[in-house]
This record gives sequence, C-alpha cells and structure tokens, in this order.
Amino acid sequence: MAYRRSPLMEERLASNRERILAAARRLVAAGGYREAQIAAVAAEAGMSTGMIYRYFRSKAELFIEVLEAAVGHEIELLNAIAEGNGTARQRLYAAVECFTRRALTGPGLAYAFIAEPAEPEVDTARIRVRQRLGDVFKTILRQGIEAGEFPPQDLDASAACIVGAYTEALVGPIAPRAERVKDRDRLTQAICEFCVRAVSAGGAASAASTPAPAPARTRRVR
Amino acid sequence: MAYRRSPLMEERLASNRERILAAARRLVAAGGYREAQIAAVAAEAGMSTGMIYRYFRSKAELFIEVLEAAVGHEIELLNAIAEGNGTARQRLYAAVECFTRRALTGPGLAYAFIAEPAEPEVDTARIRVRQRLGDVFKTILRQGIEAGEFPPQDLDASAACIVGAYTEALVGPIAPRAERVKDRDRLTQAICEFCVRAVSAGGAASAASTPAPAPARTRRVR
DNA sequence: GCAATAAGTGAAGCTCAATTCATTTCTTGA
DNA sequence: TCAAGAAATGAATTGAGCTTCACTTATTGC
Repeated sequence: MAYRRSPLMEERLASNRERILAAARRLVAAGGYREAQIAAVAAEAGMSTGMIYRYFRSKAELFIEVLEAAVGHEIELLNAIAEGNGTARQRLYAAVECFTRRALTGPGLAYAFIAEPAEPEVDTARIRVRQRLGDVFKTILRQGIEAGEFPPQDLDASAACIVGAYTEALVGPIAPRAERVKDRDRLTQAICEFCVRAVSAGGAASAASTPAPAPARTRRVR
Repeated sequence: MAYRRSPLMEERLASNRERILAAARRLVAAGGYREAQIAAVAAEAGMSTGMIYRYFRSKAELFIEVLEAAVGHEIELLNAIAEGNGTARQRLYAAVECFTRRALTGPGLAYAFIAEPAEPEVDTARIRVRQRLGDVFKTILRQGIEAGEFPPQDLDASAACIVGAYTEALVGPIAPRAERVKDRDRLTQAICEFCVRAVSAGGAASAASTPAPAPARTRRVR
C-alpha cells in the first residue's frame, strides 16, 4: 500500500468542506438561494464544481447543512435567552429582539433562508427549522402561562404566529425600507411589542375572549 | 376578406381564457405551484400547450393573473368586513377569521400561493399582494387607534405581523395536522385571538410598553 | 524516484420544463 | 362549396443548472 491520509491532509479536507459551506452561506446571504448555483459556489470557494460533489451528495444536501447550521446558531442564542432569568414576558421580548436585530444587521444570517424558496428537500428542511424556532417560544410561553403572566392559549398556534409575525415583518415589504439604524430600532421595537402583546391578556376583556363574535359580517360570505 | 370574429367566436375565446385560468388555479390549489407546469395546465384545461401561449405571454404572466384574481377576491371579502359595522376589535377578529376559515376549508384558495415559491416575477407579485392584504388591516387598525380601542402602534409593522402570523400558522407545521373540523375551529380561534390581543393594550403595563428592557441576556450576544 | 492511490478538474451529458413554430383543423362570408 | 384567414396542435427546440466521469495532478510510503 502507498497512500494513507496524513493528519495534515485530513485537515485540509475538513477545511475544504468548511470553505464550501462558507462560500454557500455567503452567496445565499448576498443574493438568495436563487443566486447560489453549484457553479457559483465552486467559484466563490475557489475550486471546481466536481469538488463540491466530493463533499456533498447533492446541492440540496449542501444547502440543508448550511440552513441548519445557520438556524442552529440562532436557536442557541434564543435558548440562552429562554433559559435565562427575568419574567417570561421579558424573555420573550428579548428573544424576538435578538432574532430581529441580528436579522436586520448581520449579512450572514438565516433569515434570507427562512423565507426563501428552494427545491422540495430544502423546503422541507425549512419547515422543520421553523418548527424548532417555534419550540423555543413554546418553552417561554409555557412558563409564562404557568406563572400566570400569560393567559391560557394554544401553544402551537401562538408559537407559529410569533415566528410568522416577525418573519413577515422582516422579509416582507417593510424591511427593505428600513435601512437607517433609527428605522431598524423602531421596527424591532414594534415587532417585539406586537409579539409580547399578542400572548398577553388583553386590556378590555371583549372580543379577544369571546369565542365566536362573528359580528361585523355585513353580508353572508359565500 | 373572409374572416371576422363572430360574437360567438369572441365568446369562445374568452371562455378559453377563463378555462386556462381556472385550470391553473385548480392545479395550484391541488398540488402547489410546482405541480402546475404549462403542460399540466394545458391537460387540465383540455387543450394543447401551444394554446396557452395564445392567451398568455408567459407562464409567469398566467400565474400572476391567477394569484391576483384569487387574492383580489379575498381582499374584497376582507374589505367588506373592514367597512362593516362593529368595533374595530370585532372587525379585526372577523377579518382574520374569514381569511383563516376560508383558507382551511376551500380548495381553490390563495393561501397555497401566498406562501409558495415561484419564479422571481411571481414572487414579486406575491409581495405586492401581501402588502395589499396588510392594507386592509391597516385600515382597521387606524380606526381602532383613533377610537381608542387600540394603543398607538406602528401600523405598517402591525399589519405585516398580522399577515405573517396567520399565514405561518396556516401553511406552517400546524395546518396539515388540523384536518378534523374541530381542530380547524380551535386553530382558527387561536389565530384570531392571537391577532386581536397583539394589537390591543396589554394587561399589566410592563415589558410591552418598556422601550428597551433587554433584561434576560445572560451573556453577551455576539 | 517510483508505484499506488487519492484529490481535484471542468467540459460534456442529462433532465426537466418553458417556449416556439410548421402543420393541421376550424370559421367565416360569399 | 370554397378560399382566406384565424385558431389549435404538439413535437421539436431551447435554456438553465445539476451531476457525472475520464483525465490530470498531488500525496504517500518505500
């Protein structure tokens, strides 16, 4: 026999893998999934297209890994907040703020990913990942309800609504306009307050606690 | 000369156009944008692929029209509610309920569209359309704030958050599970209550009205 | 330096769908 | 019934990327 991977080589291989992941992440951050073709990733990483396939079985597999790493990191941060101290309300505010602020600031962030179309496999991964984001909020909500800070509510629904709310506000029609720091702060604050109010007891106990008000229906909706 | 469109012919042409739109809508409702290739639309409409291009310049143009028609219809319904009577709170509840219920029930609905990936042009159209959905809620919110029912808040952000919240709750990980009518009702109610609470004054005036609590941060978030 | 084996290359191949267009079929008015 | 023109057809073309693979270059142990 005349070849066995030296530790040095081993290292180089690992670093290649990292370079590919980093290049892919950079491209997605810069131009979205659509811009991140294999050829482009290869160019960005300074290697050939064939090389990519030595490290990843397919494009989908590569991007699922990028997605999970990026969101995994966010989730760690959120979990640290969820498990920190303060009231549930404060932790919820802080968690939404953390995600929002990072999404508006950082370039390498998950949010482009969380909202952007891709092929079926990546899409599936995105749903999973959003669910994991929701789980963090479920934890906070559960504690808040137990502590009597929040009224009883459907945890799954509320968590999904929170994730949906800030995602839409971030990637939707508003965000692009919010370029100045001042605007970003205002937007962040608005989103956080929305989310905190959304899970807290309403002021006047009217429609919010009425099961089926169905009041304003001027004509029958077919 | 030996050919001029008879009224009958004119009618047939128009009906062809409708058939194409209807077929496209059905396919999207059934299997999402991805399943709705031109060949499939043609088959569903009972005509050849070439025919489609006699009526629509491109696939994108066809689907933008489908999207705008579908959402346009929803917006009409929402507007009727927004302009109806009842408190702002009641109308908001009713509007969210209307959209949610229809999305969970109807097969021909916009929501598959509101969340699904497509080519860039359709994507752009989707953002516009979401904005128009948000506008309906902005109207209700503005009136509610003027009437003192809701606390002052960023209209754009709140509207976007509402749209995001129910969309996520509908297309996200929850919806597929909510198949029984009972579940659907419960989900609808949870979403509506979330949205109403979200724009209403919070019970205890703590974090929700504190500008920057930043309390639960256990360690510096890099 | 050399044989053995692995890493790396990138042009060619393949797949999938949108789009086109030469051909066929239908409509119209005389 | 016929000629002129429009509508309809669907097989062939095109284009965009992902993926492969025959080949080149590098590394390792002797």
